Amino acid sequence: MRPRLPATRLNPAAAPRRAPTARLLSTAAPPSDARHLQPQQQQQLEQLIARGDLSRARHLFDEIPDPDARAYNALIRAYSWRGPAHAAGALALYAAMLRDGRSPPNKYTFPFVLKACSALLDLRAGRAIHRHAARAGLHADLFVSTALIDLYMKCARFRPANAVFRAMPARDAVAWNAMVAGYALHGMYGHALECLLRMQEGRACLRPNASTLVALLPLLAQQSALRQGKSVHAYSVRASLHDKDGVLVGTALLDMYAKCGNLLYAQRVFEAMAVRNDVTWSAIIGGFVVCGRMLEAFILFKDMLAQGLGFLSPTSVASSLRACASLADVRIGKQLHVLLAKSGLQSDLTAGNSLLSMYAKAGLIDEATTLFNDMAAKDTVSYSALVSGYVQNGMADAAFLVFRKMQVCNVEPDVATMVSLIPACAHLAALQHGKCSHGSVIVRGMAPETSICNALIDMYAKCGRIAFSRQIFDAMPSRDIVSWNTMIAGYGIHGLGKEATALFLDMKNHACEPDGVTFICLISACSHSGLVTEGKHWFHMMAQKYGITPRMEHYISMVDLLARGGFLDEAYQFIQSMPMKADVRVWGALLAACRVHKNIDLGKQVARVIQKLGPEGTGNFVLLSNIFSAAGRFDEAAEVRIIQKEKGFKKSPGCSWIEINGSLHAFIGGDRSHPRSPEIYQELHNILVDINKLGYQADTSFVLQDLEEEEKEKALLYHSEKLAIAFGILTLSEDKDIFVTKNLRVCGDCHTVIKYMSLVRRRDIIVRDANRFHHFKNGQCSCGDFW
DNA sequence: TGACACATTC
Repeated sequence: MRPRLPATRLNPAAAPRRAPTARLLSTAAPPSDARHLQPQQQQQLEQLIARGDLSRARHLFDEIPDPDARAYNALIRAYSWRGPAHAAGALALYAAMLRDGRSPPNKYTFPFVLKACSALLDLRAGRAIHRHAARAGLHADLFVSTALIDLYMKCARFRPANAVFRAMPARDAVAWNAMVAGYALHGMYGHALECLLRMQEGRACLRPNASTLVALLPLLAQQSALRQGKSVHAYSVRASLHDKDGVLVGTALLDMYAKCGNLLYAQRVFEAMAVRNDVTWSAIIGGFVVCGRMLEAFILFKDMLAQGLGFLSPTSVASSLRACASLADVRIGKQLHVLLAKSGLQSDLTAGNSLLSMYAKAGLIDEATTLFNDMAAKDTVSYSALVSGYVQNGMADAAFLVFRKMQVCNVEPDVATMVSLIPACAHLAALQHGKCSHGSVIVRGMAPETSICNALIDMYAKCGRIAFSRQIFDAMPSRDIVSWNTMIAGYGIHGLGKEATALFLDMKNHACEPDGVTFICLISACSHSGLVTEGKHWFHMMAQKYGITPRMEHYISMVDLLARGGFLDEAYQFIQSMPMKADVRVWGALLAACRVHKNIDLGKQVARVIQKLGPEGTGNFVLLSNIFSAAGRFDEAAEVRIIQKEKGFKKSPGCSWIEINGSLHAFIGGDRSHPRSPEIYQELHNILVDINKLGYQADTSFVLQDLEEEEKEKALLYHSEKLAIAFGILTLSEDKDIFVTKNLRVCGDCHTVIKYMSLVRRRDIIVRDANRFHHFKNGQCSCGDFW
């Protein structure tokens, strides 16, 4: 019950001189049907709303003992204009209005509550309100119908939207615009254009106005339809169409130009605008970021700040943070963090997410985690940013934990989440996790998405199921260049060079032009299959026939191809003939081959070059030290390891893992932490006895340290891949393949022993090392001993 | 009474 009515309303005679107007009105109308507020209360309410002081307006409203429809409408309207954050308030007020029952919603109520439903994408509430409006006989009202169309279109319910549109007795430009904008929102180019033409024809005969263009331009931007965009621009000039001060049309135009890659025009429109607001600034800064011109984006951002903080918005900061992430400039990123904190924008979800993503991409994963934990509200983007951060920083298991947490917290993953998560399965070669992710992708209807399929192709290839990869590739509704490249690379790591080549040749049947990456994948596929002649052929064709200038990555692949194939001198010559200075990675490829082919002399020579260049990363230090060890020069090997330590490069310890019934078991060399270690070591010992009988001898040149021969043999025997395989032999039934993943390249002695293991234990053993797959069967390996 | 431009995760 509401508080008692003031005495003046019920008893006019009691206070005749104090509020004559109010008394007159309240006595003139019976309180049950046509009730009115005291005019000053209504006026005060509207003033507070106009000032944007919603909380005081609400307070005042709650004080009103007997609010009428006008008061309800004013507040509902104010809430519905404040976006999703306040839309729920509008719906709650509408519900109160219905409960109250004394002032039923009228034709001024419905458009605003429907707008609130649109903001929340609340289709259920929207349908209910549609029924209420129909009961009140107002569903064909111009404003109500337009709001209904807007709601149904935003929720992608095209049929009901069309039904409402057709049932309208008369339509104005706003109604037509709702249709155009709805189709534009969902990227339905054809439908939007058809609507646009129909509104100008025949009986309707309405000219597009500024709002039509503002709805249409983002669609053209999304389609990169520069030509149509230009003609819209021309039309707006010819028809001198612009909104009040030209901000909306101007902003939409410059955004369209930027997204179509025409920054010059975007800048011209920006310069010519008489009035700019925060959205305008965001659009121009974002435009430079989208076109990859990060430094200029920063300059614009500074220009904006130079005019005060008035234009600063979460959106412009978000774009700038993306620029920081892409330039890997944490210093500026941290400055932006401070700016956000100072200006009170840090609580904004978009800004917070950008900040989180910037830290994650920069590898500052602890900062990202802290920020994530401190965020008051988290959405799908927040979780996805963290998942992707963990995966990019090699913390695949942590990424799965975040994904689990996401599900516990009822946050729905989207395409971006899954595209980040699936590579984590690939990284761990966790087939069960991968299949699970594949399942959830199907359930959520994301399976036809190109980016999802690309991730799945890569995942199945890296988990050893190249046939699954191909199935997904063949079933894709549409493929992009990444799909082709991923599939070719998948064949490559499986040593299926012929299949890779066949797929490459098939590209032109599907009107798909190879790019630089295609050739990297193709040449390295040839390299893994020992197809040296073919690889050389494609390298030459790349420049001659396809006009692609080789990059450093192509030279790396070529050196790898030649050297791995045993043509070490030719590889050396090839490096000498390069038009650019070979970097460490090129020499590293040659060094790795020197080790495989045991060419100590050339190895030493290459090692000197690498030392001069400064061996970046861990790989070359390890190789260098291995070369010296293999030559018996342990002092020098030790020296390299000391330098490596001094420079702060940690050699990641060799680690192998195997997935049994969906759980991962990881081993490092000499590891005894596994609960079944005694059995594992016993099994390894038994295997050693068996294979010694077949003539196996440990190749101790693969041991790094200067140990006694017998010690070396032990060090070799307990390499992580051998432990993982022995565990697999013990736990998996005989019909199952043993699938082991190693973070580094498999060592030569292990390679020999695993061949023997496949023979004496009659098991198919698949090892995925850092470079490729090895399928061991009947004492043979699919890599043909070149890896 | 009504529409409408910018942005974060891949």
